Amino acid sequence: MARRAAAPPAIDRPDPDTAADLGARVLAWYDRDRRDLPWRARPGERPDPYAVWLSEIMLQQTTVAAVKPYYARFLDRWPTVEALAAAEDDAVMTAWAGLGYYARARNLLKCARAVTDHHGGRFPDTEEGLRVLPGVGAYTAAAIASICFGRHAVVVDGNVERVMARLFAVEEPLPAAKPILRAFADALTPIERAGDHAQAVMDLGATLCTPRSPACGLCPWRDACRGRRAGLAEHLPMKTPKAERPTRRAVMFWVQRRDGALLLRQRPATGLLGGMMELPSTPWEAVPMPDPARAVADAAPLPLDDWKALPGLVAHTFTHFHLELQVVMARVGANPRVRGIWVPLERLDEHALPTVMRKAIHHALTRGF
DNA sequence: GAGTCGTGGAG
DNA sequence: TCTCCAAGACT
Repeated sequence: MARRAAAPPAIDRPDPDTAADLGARVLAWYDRDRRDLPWRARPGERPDPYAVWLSEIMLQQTTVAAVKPYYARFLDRWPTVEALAAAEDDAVMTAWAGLGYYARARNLLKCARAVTDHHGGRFPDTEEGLRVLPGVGAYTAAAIASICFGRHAVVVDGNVERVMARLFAVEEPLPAAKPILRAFADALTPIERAGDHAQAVMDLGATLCTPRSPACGLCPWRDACRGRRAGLAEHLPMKTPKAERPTRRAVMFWVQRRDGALLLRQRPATGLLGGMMELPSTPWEAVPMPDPARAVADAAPLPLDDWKALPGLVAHTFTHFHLELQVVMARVGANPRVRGIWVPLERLDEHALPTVMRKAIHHALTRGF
């Protein structure tokens, strides 16, 4: 059975001359104003696929400013994909701690090992070959293929979607507008220098065509921009409203051994904060606990009845819910039998503690003594 | 298609 | 304080 590409959406496609002119203008702007980023090769130099891949994974839904220090530490510690493939899981999770979206770190290791074990340590040089690697989706595959290997690939990220929505005044809200925005991006992508073109449009979105208060006066596309002409630019792209975030609550257990060590556990490998370390807690529930004392007794790592509640709560917001934690503490004997690991307070940095756990620890250290 | 999955900064 | 959002992937 012949496989057919999905029919391109009916759009008011720019004619070839217009598309070529727009492409030339944004490339000229990029050649003049390109940002100097650690993972970006200098003009004329071949980018290192490992460095570009690492940066692209870190940059998923994450700001450049947040990525920079992590990127530098990773590249310094694991300079090649083979070095990363040989790393311990815990070492990578610890190094990633604080950056968020921890499935990326798990997939990062899987991908490094796949490239090392099955591709001789070289990244595939096609979009299709890259696409099947763990953690590499449509955007990342297109970005690496075009930037590192000069392939003609259509790179669509949030910046590109915003810029296309404005340039062509697409009023259809996201995510329904995605096929239309992709079609416009496709129409503008040149055969040559597709990677530079993609980085140019993304830079444009990151520096001028920003979500709020776009700097239209400085934009190389200001004259052609239909959204600007219609006075709509700042309001595009439209988005379908998202559900509001519920608040989940839990009681978290600070258990300190006689020698001062703190009880930590590793979370399940998948799901929220998968594979990261945590303080034990009751389940995080959005509905009030019907019987708090019972819930605490059921979830407590040790059968104690003299938990001391700390004043105040720890608040943290995840992508789709708020979390409020009541911390209770207890001191136990020299060698209690408990599932988990005992970590001296001065060695907490050696463990993969996500930010919410660091907040809870900080709360206990400042309010608990 | 719609949920899940973190965090910190900006306004 | 609160909402939005950032070079998305996966189920």
